[in-house]
Amino acid sequence: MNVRTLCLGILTFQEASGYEIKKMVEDEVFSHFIDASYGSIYPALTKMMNEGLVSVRAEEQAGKPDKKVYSISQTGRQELANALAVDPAEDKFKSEFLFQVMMREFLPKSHIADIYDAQMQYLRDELEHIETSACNCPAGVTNHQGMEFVAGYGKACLSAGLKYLEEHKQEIIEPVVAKLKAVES
Amino acid sequence: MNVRTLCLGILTFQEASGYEIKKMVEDEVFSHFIDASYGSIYPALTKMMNEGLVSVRAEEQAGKPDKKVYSISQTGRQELANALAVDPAEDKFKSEFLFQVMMREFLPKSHIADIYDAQMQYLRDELEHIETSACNCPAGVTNHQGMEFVAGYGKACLSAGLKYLEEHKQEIIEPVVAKLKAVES
DNA sequence: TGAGCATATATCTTTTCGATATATGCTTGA
DNA sequence: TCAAGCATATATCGAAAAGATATATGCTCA
Repeated sequence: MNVRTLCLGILTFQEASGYEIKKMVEDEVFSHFIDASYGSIYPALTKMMNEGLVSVRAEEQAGKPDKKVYSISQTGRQELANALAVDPAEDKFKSEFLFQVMMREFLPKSHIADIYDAQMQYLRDELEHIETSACNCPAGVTNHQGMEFVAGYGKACLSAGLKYLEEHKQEIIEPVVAKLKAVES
Repeated sequence: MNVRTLCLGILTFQEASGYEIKKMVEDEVFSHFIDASYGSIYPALTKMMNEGLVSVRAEEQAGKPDKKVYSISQTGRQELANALAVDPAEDKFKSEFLFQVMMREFLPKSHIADIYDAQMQYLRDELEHIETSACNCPAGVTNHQGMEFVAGYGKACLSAGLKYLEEHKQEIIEPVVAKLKAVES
């Protein structure tokens, strides 16, 4: 699935600017399972405009530069349906944290303890983010079953990861702490 | 973290060809939290060769083309240590399956039921893969604490995801099944 | 016996990332 | 008070990476 399809999908919930789409994949529901940069979003929107999949409306704003608000067209909806009618690609999970844990013999002393704590905090923050952002969704959309489902899925995985880190902290951190103490004394 | 660092890290476990490195990030321990394509691995190895971070040895093979076996050099180990001495980037999780669930109003009829079952099977297969591949690690490496830790982490997250899918199958699939039955009758 | 798969290396095109540029208003602390 | 920094907003450039494809060979199995 490419950024085009992602943008079309988001635009079915509400019209939005490139900036707003980026915020959604960064902070809102989509953030748990999607990623896209400005460098891919803006060109995708421009191209789809020329192809008639979306339309633009310039919204004047006091002071700030004009906001280009994109809306999905009927052709765009058809294109989205076509793009979604395929088997989804396999999930991809990338974690530099886990890579560093694997490579911890090559890490500077005490680094592992630092990143381990930071990772637990990161997971706690993400969990809180899902729970507190009452809606976690594009403005105006409430009680969307799909959104609640993916939010719940994210919560389940994040919780499991956090629990695992809590349970295995000793075995990963202790040897380092012991070594540091030995060096100090 | 880039593919260079990834390759250097893998080469600390054992010397390997580009093909073997790809297999490791595809099938073995690394597959749970890392990804890289031939299009990034081969150029990275060639470049690091010219920079003296790795060395190559051509291994003749009956019939098959020569295998280029790469080994990490002392300079390479230093470079790896430097690259690892930074805070790891945030975890990234991409799931087209979850995106399709969010967009399921636009999916062809019955598609959601198909991909839901396929996703559960995929998670079961991944879990079994972690459990059965006795080692799940580069040849010769056993009882590596870091590897057991990341395998356990993967298991914890995958199990949580599978459990969530099992518990919420009804609410996602039922409406579709009901609609299909209504159409048939 | 021939189709397809596994091994093995490599490259090309397209996509995407990450950093940066530009412009402006608002907030906040020295 | 006023400058620094942050949030909003759009856009592009170069580098990195993905994904597809090319090439060559041997093995397996229907």
